[in-house]
Amino acid sequence: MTRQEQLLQLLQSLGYRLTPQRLLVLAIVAGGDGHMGVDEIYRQARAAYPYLDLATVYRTLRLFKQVGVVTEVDIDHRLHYELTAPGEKHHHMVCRACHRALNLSPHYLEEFRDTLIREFAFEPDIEHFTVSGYCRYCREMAAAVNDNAPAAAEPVNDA
Amino acid sequence: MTRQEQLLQLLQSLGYRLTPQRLLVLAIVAGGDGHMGVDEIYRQARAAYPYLDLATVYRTLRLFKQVGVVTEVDIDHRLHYELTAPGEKHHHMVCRACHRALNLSPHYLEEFRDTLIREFAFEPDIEHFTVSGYCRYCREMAAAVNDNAPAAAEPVNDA
DNA sequence: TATGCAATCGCAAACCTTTGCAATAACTGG
DNA sequence: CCAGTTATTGCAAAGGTTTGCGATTGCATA
Repeated sequence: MTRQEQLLQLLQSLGYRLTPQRLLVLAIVAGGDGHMGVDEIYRQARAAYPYLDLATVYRTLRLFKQVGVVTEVDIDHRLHYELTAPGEKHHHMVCRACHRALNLSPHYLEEFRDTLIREFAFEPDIEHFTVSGYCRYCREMAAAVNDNAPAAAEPVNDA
Repeated sequence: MTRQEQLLQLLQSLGYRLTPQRLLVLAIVAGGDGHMGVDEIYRQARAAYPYLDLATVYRTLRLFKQVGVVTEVDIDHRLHYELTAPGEKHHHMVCRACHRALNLSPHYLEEFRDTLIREFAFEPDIEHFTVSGYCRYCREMAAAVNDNAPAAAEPVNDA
């Protein structure tokens, strides 16, 4: 039984119906190279089944996330999804500059999580955890630029 | 010189113009009791100056955040703002259930931040950091409910 | 104080995502 | 295999936020 079949069985065992739309979206996310944007999933899905509505794609992905089939990553205020790899869960670090997403092992969050629970009885939702910031390459690039021309404090335009 | 005047001077020194709209929004956020939703800021602002546009409020708050005048908190996918208290910076823990925001001292993040920089050369943007999860009270309430009626794995409806 | 230019504004439209609703279709039991 | 139930769909509209653009206005300079 392939991974996809496993996941479909999981959905069914939870009482969800196996609709063509769900099969399609699952196949696309499973076939994708990593975290895919909703627009790309929609485009690919639509190519195979033109009647599919965007709302259905969103609903399907939300369902998949709820049952743990996919992982949601917020990249620059846009939702992206990747198939959850069993036994290799990871979180993400998203670069504010280049918008690339790097994987982060749960190990690095456990300590932080334990602290919050112990000190505040607050249980952070680290299942879907993303840190934003600046990646190695963008930081190096910024540093290089600053060496030649120190940042001026000039107003920025609207656009 | 009041805190507000200080901040206005800061804006001006950075080359930004002091428009009535900006004075107004600043005054409202400064007068608010904590993190205020954009809608509330807009409502109050509009009462004083009915021509004000919502887009201007958003732009103004984004500017204030950029220069560090306010702190942005995402509460249930809605933006909230509070005046940045100098010397008492803090982050937030937002409860997914009751949507309340609790303060979190930067102290708890420093270790995590140092780790990411050391291990991945990734600089997390902890200036605007929010952890979502479940607070003490909602966890206690959920625990009490589960004692009486263990959760069943039933499909959930759309609504 | 009058002038010029760029920053800012108001407006309308766009963007991404969610939701209400009636029509459709997947599953269950007979 | 058929009918009934109810989850799911497509569509249209709304929600919160951002953006393009022409008109306005703050501020520096003379």
